[in-house]
Amino acid sequence: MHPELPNDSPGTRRERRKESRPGELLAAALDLFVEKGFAATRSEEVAKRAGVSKGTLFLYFPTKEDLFKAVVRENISSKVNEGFDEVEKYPGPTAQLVPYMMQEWWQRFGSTKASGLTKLMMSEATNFPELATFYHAEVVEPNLRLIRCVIQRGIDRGEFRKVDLDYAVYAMITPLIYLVTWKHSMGCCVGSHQQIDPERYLAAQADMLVHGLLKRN
Amino acid sequence: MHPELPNDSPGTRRERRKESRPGELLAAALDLFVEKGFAATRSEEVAKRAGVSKGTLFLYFPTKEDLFKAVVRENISSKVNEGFDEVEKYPGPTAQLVPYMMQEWWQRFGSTKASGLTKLMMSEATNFPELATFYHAEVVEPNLRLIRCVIQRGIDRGEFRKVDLDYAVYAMITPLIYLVTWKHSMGCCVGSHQQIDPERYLAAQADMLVHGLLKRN
DNA sequence: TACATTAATAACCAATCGGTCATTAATCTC
DNA sequence: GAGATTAATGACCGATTGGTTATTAATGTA
Repeated sequence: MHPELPNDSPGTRRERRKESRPGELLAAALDLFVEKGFAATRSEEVAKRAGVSKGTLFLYFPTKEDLFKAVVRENISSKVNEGFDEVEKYPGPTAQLVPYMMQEWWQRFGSTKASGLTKLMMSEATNFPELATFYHAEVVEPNLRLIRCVIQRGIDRGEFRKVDLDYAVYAMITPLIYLVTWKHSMGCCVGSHQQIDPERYLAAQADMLVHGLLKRN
Repeated sequence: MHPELPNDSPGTRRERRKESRPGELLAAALDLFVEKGFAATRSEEVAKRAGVSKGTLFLYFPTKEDLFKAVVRENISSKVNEGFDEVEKYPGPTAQLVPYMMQEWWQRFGSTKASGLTKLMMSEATNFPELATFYHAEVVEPNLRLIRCVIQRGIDRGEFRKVDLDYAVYAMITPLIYLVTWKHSMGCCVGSHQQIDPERYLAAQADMLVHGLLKRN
């Protein structure tokens, strides 16, 4: 592949690229974590996919758990703030904001590789409680606050009934979680005729949800 | 190290109980699979919990996958038929049958240990495609048929609108799956103030669902 | 060119785990 | 009670894996 080898077997060449390594390792780790889960991902394979040796991986991330946390920060933590901005500047009625956010969430997160991390965390939380705690603080909690904001907005503006906030939040989150969970588990191994169309599914769920929230006219 | 000491420490006694072993092993396996998942459960620990040696476990179940399949058959497969019977003999309106079935499902399955198998399968389907295929045929598919029956009943009796059957089925299943998934993952590691009350949650979801299905009057 | 610095490597370690098999002992038959 | 049958055992095997470290080589400096 790369030059310089006058004759030699595969790449005896050593590259020193301190700055780009972390990014490449994180990308490789995201791929494999999403594909196989946390426990089943072998650190050596992460290294290989990033084009380095296992030793190099542990040079940049002291443990596998640290690597995972970095992957989550890189791919999820950043995105929550986008959501808050969006809500703040949205002009229309909350009955439209709700489906809008659900669709937007799908396009920006649910449909991407990164959503595999959500399913991963649901899967392995009990076996890695330290990771679960981290993920809850870093991801779950902020997102719950965001959704709560949206519902609260509807109530404050007199559009929604004074429903139980907690259950409204769960009602909005449920189809989102279901979608990524299914997509990254059984969804992989069923025929195309059983596939869910995410946009249609979310539209239907959002519609039902809003109906349940709006004041009866 | 051992033998021969007539006075010996705990039970050097060997019990020969061919008939009761399988049941005890299945019970131990259910516990551990639910607690740790499929890959993370060590067969030796299953054996120990059942009070036998690892060798004995493999005497009754040739592989770990066979053990898992047996656990699923024992704890889930049987229950689907109950559902069909129930639907068949239910006299009332489908708008009541839907919430009834969801609550009933929770009490008979969701709230029991066995529901951990559902979450396990969502978690490990991609790493054990053979198990996923088995589970889909043995559990998912029959249950989808059951739900479909219920919705169809509502339509046939003129209570429900002629909605898209597939999406109605998903709408009914979504909160059930969400509940067990949450219960066996992040739900384990959050404070009691963040806990969901399953019955209330399901009642709210069922109410919303039925509203979406009923003919507008 | 000589030397220091440090990024990168690969051999290595200790622990784990699914599954096997020769051995042992409980029970049955005669 | 002797021998046959077979349930049960636990030492063992081979493969795997997270993490370590002594060694190597790329680069900067003078």
